[in-house]
Amino acid sequence: MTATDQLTEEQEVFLKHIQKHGLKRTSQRDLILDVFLRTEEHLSNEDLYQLVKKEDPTVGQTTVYRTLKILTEAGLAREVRFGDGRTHYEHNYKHQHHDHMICSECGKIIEFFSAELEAIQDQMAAKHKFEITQHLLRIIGLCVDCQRARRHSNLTTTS
Amino acid sequence: MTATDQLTEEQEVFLKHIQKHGLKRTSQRDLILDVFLRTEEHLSNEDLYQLVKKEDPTVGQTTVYRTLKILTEAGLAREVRFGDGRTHYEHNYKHQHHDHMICSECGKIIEFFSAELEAIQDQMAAKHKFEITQHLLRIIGLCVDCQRARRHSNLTTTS
DNA sequence: TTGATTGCAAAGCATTTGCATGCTA
DNA sequence: TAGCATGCAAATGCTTTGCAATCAA
Repeated sequence: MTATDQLTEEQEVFLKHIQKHGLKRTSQRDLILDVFLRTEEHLSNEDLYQLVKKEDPTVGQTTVYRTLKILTEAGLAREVRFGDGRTHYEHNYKHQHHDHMICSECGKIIEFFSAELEAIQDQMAAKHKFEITQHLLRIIGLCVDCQRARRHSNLTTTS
Repeated sequence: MTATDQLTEEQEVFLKHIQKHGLKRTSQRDLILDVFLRTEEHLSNEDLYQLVKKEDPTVGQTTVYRTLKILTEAGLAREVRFGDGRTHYEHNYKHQHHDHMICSECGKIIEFFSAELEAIQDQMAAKHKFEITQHLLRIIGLCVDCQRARRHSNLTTTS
């Protein structure tokens, strides 16, 4: 990729951030951003590292850690913690804020958004004169499929 | 504490859980529960360990870890993660569910509850046919005091 | 008596850091 | 050329596990 290539909006955001903070553009960072943008999932560091390694085996895991931090600071990625002990990252640029329902059985993640929910949070914050920077809502339970599976296994084991 | 002592409700819940699961009552577990119940805070394992150690220096940290897990299973404690890397525990028995606002500056934690918030979450779950087990809402930002402090420092540094 | 419990030390994991080498601007 | 970036290995911090000794039921 040269300077005359057409850059996506995300890449421009990245470059601006790089320049603004006196950082340097490197092939590793370009690649990591590229793979991240191509993957519409909640990637953990390890996940992204594995994907990047396929395209360039010389990239180190530390660099992925460091680059994800930069992407987060640049507003391109958002950290999400699902309670499995590691940090996941999702796209954050021009992506509407949303929350997650996590199935404790199969791990499926359902994204949802509710303007009402956001509004009430703002009200609650105002009530306590609290200035919101960010918020995190995580609903844990069983998805439809796993409810069905559970019902089925109950029927077969109790009959 | 002997079997004829008056037990608090929490202690009864604990004993029932112990018995139901073929576990054993020990002085360490009694002490840890006792200290936990006496402390109305969001204790980390380390916090509780330090408090327990004051009353019985022979208790090991591992036992605190293991006992907090049991208390959680018994419904007496609830795990809360504030994003500082460690797990905190709060009272969960006959305590109304609530959520947290966390000040990123001073670490202060404001507990709050909103029935509307709960209701909307239920609606969203129903919409996706999702069966809620638990949920977690964490609002991060600045508390009044830290907003004030920040305004003040802005005034003094820019004047 | 028997199997659960304890405390210690060691192991696990995700993440961070020190450092010599390499590369961007 | 200056200094940021990289990748490795080592370190960190929280939590879990293996194990021999101990204790409750």
